[in-house]
Amino acid sequence: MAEKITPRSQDYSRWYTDVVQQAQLADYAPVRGCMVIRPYGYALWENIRAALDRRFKETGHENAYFPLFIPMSFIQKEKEHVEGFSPELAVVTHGGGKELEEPLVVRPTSETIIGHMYAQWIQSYRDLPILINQWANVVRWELRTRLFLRTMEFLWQEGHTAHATYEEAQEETLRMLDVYADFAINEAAVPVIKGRKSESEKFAGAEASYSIEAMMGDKRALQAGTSHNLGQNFAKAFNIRYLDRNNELQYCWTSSWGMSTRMVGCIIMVHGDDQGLILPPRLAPIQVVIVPIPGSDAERGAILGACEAVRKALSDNGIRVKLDDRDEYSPGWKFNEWELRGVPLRIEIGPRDVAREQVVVARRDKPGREGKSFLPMAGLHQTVADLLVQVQQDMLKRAIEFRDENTFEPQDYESFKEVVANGFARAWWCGATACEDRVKEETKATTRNIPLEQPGGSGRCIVCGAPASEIAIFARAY
RNA sequence: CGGGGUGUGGCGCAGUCGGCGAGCGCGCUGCGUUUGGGACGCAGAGGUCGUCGGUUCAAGUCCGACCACCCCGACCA
Repeated sequence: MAEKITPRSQDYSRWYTDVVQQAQLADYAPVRGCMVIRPYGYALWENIRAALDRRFKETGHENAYFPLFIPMSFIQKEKEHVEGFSPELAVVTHGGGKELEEPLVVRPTSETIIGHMYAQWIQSYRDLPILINQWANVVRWELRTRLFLRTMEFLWQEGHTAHATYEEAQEETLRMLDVYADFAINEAAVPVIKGRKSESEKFAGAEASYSIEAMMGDKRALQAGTSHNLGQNFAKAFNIRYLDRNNELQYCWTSSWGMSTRMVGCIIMVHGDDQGLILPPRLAPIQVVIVPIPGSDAERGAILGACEAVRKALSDNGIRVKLDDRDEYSPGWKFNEWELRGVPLRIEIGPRDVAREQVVVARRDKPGREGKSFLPMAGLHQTVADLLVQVQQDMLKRAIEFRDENTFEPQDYESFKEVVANGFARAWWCGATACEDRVKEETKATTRNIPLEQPGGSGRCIVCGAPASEIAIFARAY
């Protein structure tokens, strides 16, 4: 460790890989495309998970667990689903030394097996809605992988719900999109755009897909969460039916929604700088690190005593705090280490501070003198708690500013091509796949989504000039 | 799967025209001095040079095949 991180301006993807590894979030596994999530990265994921799980419970969902293996025939029951996922399936053909009667797919997502179970659990309108979430790992045989952003195996949650009407399913789909947006903005300090996916970008088997899209530090887009209205597609494929009040058999309307460990990559790329990670206080595994400045032998005892007292005061008040009392590293070394690992606040306590009953506090999000302040020891837990809230707010504010500065509204196709190479382009779009294809061909950008919030009125498609009733976000994406 | 690149102690690398004790920096272990922005000294430990085959008196070095990983594309959360 303690190697230099490649500057973002020099090579953004090297910077990303350097940060992930040096901050000890994750490491490469012996199997291509797979990663080991290390304790620090996993702690971050656990905090993400807790914040999401709380929201799922608040909106009436329950957790359950479905099997890793799915019969091959299940995947083939929904036409678009097969086409979408076949190329990236891992398939088990042998077990116990024998070839299996029917190959088992390692789940790439669980609509099929959950649909199968729902068909058995639902008979009456009284059984609806079913609102289940599962925390699981899934496998997709990706050709090109990146730590957290795209690995062959990843961790996520997938919600699967069944409803009596289209309206309820649509309401659920949008409710969960709101949950994701709320999480991203208020926990991860990541501003996102909620919108509908285009026909070509939607989930395999969905009636309509929605996403939240965020802008990374290199101005490319990242889909941070998705929510799908599956219509009756899976209900028909898996025979999920219920008797309504009139004793008539009806197909259910289902939804699914997911957010993955990709969110970790999102947080890294939205907030990080050339020193390394900058973690939002609400999700940071360690919110405050205390670094003692030893001083003379005579002073050492008092300094460590003060450090421990501060640690306890913060900890007792629910702040995630670590006292770094390792004496084999110098304070300067520790400063760099904890900056690399993105700890939002650092408290330094040295001989002068003990004498003055104060501490030095340094903000990770404001490097250098600007982020340093002297705070009195008295009532420190409250000032620190307030400061953490402030850091969280400022990080969101900065991310919003960055995104807005790099979001453009080009008026013609030539300027569109220019801006979309280096930012988000908001532009009228006629909805034709041909126009999307042309944009992709010529700029590598794709439609990210069609924002739910529209300016109103109408315009002309930025590509073909045909009448358009909606604007779309175009960007190069991860 | 196409293009590019790299495989030498844990990590990053050097190793010339093939030439004979396989090196450097970081890290690691021990002892001592240090500590307000990545400390220093001394003494140590650690290597089938990715794998297989070939050429040669002699291969980390040349040739061939294979494997693995990284980066860039097409596919995707």
